[in-house]
Amino acid sequence: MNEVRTRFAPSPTGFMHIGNLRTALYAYLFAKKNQGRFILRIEDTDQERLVDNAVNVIYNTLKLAGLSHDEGPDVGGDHGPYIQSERKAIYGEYAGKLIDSKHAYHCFCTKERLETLVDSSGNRKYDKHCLHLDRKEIDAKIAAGVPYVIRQNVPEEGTTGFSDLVFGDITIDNRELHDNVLIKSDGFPTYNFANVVDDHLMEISHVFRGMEYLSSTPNYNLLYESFGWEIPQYVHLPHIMKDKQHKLSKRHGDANFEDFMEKGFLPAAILNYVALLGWNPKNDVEKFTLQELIDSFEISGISKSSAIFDELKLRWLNSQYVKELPAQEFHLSALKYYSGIPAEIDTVLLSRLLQSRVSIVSDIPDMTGFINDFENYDTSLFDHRDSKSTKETAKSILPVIIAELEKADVWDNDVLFNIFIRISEQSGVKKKALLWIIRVAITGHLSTPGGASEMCVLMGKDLSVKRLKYSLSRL
RNA sequence: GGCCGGUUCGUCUAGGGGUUAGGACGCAAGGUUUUCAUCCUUGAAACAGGGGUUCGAUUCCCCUACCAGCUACCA
Repeated sequence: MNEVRTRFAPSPTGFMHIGNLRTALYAYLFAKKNQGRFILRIEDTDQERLVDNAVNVIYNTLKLAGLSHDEGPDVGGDHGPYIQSERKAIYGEYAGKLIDSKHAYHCFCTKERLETLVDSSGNRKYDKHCLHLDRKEIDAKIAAGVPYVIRQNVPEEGTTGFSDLVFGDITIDNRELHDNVLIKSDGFPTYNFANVVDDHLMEISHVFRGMEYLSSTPNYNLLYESFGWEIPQYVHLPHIMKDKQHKLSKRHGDANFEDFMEKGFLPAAILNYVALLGWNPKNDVEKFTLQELIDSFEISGISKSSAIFDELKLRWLNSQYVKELPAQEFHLSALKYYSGIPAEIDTVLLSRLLQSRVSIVSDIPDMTGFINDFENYDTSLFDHRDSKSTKETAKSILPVIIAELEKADVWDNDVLFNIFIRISEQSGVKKKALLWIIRVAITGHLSTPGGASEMCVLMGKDLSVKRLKYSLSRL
């Protein structure tokens, strides 16, 4: 069996779409699983859609995701160049071969003529009008500078079948096939041509791509046959959807990798989640490192139906990764959300409290709001049924708490907690109610990244006492 | 419109001629916990519809519906 070679072939048209990332991931996993090579090829044949810097976005994303390619424009390889715009002459040469063997032909039809070919239902199929031009006419038109394209000459009868590793065998009537443009009038190849030539020349064994190419695959097979080339294995992938009707689209700004990174999701979590959209490992495991994904990846686990992207589940998965982060690493990534926090707050302690409580780091501002936003809280927070706390209890017990805390000379969690327990026992105020009151009186928030004593330690003695007094004054 | 593909809890999915149709997220309830979160337990929640084939169909076949894709000098 030949070496497994897969490729990721994005167009540099902007950000890295999540669907594209998954395609890259599957191609990478399959290559690595089979000791093969993963190749990056840039498909920039549409000169009108090029976006500055988009190639760098692709490099960066692959790097962040940990999908390192063995060959590509930046790392080289034996099958270059890996940027299609640098391969223009190659496509011209191969198109020439197809013309010689009558599998392709020059077409000089104008846009206006093409318009006349539209049928009643709005479809247009080229009528092979230029197929029968003779050599002299063609040469004359070319010499005269008449713009032309090169079209594939598909058979008018029979059927063309292909086999897909996900979707199985599919056969299409050749009458459904169009004489696709292979070389555009600007001399650049279309995707339809370039992908066939490049996949062959780069010795790609397995072609991973979105299922939108399913319908044009017969055309590609015909091309391979015209050249006498071996046809690669196809692995068409179902789409990732935003909802039942809509594919994940770049327009919403929430569908690309960079945005998720920006929101604070971990690349490993994004990759892990995306791997599970449309593929399953045939067991109940949901958390995978990249290496574990490589080890368990099987094409037979890829599903045929599209999947809706669920950010909530991604959040859950991300929280699993956050919990496992080394404390320093979490602290480092949390740091950028601490800008408004006063210097006297121990942010290392804060990070420790937050780590087990956030799903993504960008949750931090919400969870630390109590640090700067305290005074205007609603005092009805003291009324809490589950902990049996009431405003009245708060009013009567707060002075005791304040007095005890002012006396405290050691300010750590255990000491404070024991003081609270003692107050509870002596006053008859239930532990749960007491702790609720203290926590609310110090933070003014319903939800905080820790319990009463932890919040006291975090805020420090002076601030804690000051806040308790302030809270008492409002009751 | 034509062609191609798809359809299991709200979502991601397992399964497959006879199952209490399994798991995960989310949701609900209870428990542990120093609030919240974590963690644990429990619960509600699905085979698109109709015809066949069969002793038996969610599973196989056909039709319909619905969804998506293609039908470009975009990829």
